[in-house]
Amino acid sequence: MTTQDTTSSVPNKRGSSALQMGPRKKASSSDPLVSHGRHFGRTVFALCNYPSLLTNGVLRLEQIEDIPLEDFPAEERREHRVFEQLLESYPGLLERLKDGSEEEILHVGELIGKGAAGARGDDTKTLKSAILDWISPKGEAIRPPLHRNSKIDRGFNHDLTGSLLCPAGLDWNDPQTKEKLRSGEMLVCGDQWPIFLYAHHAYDPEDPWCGLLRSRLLVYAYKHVFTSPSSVDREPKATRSGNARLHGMNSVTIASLAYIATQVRFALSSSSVFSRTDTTTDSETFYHSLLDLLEDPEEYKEIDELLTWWNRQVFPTSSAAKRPISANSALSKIRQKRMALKQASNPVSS
DNA sequence: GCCTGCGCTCATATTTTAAC
DNA sequence: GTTAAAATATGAGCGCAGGC
Repeated sequence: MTTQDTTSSVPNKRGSSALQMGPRKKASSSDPLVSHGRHFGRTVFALCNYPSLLTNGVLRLEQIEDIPLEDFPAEERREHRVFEQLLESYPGLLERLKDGSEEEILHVGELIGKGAAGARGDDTKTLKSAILDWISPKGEAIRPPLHRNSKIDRGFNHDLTGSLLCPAGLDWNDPQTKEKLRSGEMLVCGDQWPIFLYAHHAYDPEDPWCGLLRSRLLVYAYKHVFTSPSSVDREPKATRSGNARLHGMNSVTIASLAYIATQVRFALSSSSVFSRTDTTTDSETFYHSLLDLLEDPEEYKEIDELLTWWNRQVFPTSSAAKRPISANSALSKIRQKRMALKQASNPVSS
């Protein structure tokens, strides 16, 4: 059996995975794994094929008894880190996967994937409308108006959304640049970060970290999804727990920042359908490019500062807002967990 | 204490879109 | 044309606040 590409949507389509055999259990929405999948997708890893992630993860647990994880390709190392975080976040899952059949592993993956996709769909839907309130000039209407239910006028088709999506380093006010972006002559890839990621929408080529991921728009979107829609720009009115409280979340995660940035980028775009593999929106490349930076150990100082800043914005009363979280200590925690998992998967050899 | 309204999450059914 | 994924519409139900 070979590992599957968890980033590809192909194995999931039409149930054509080679591993898919016989009658399958129906994914029940009331299963706790679905609820867990909702939060896991938002905060740990959003864009992947979960059945393949689990299948590959279980296989790799056996392989890393002989081959150190460091010898695997970068993509597989990241995938395995996600797999380990999933095991850590859901007690009893490792045993369930180890003892379960291939069908059971796929079923668990489908439940988690169903939750992650459901949450993503909910967030896409609500942000589509809410984002117009946040980008409107204070006290004024957007001119020409943008529709709440249709995105056809957004993206580079509109001055406001175009100026926010314009890649940092390019000048939206330059008529030639604007025209090239509008006509599609200049294609924007996922790793060309838009200016809305930066505080006050200002990019400093001499200091690329300056203001990165600290824009008001991102904070609004983050609060909308994680604390509550009413907590965005006024005193919270919520009488029901928001997503963060529901899932015991009291600090910002790296992946949740990348997730929100991806959602905002999609909400500003003219694309009507969120698709990981869509080459026009290129959401998957964008999401991964942010994760690449935020998981880079060499950038831990800036990342520490960024996470502390975010915790103050979103969870001002939590201890995480007062005490910086060390990215390095997070990495060492992952390594410690990996050792523990290795021992658990092979108790005889330990 | 009970009732009601509100803001919210989540589930389900249906429709739309896109890949094959 | 078939199928799966995503978007959308709708409603159930939770939990808190405020009025009685």
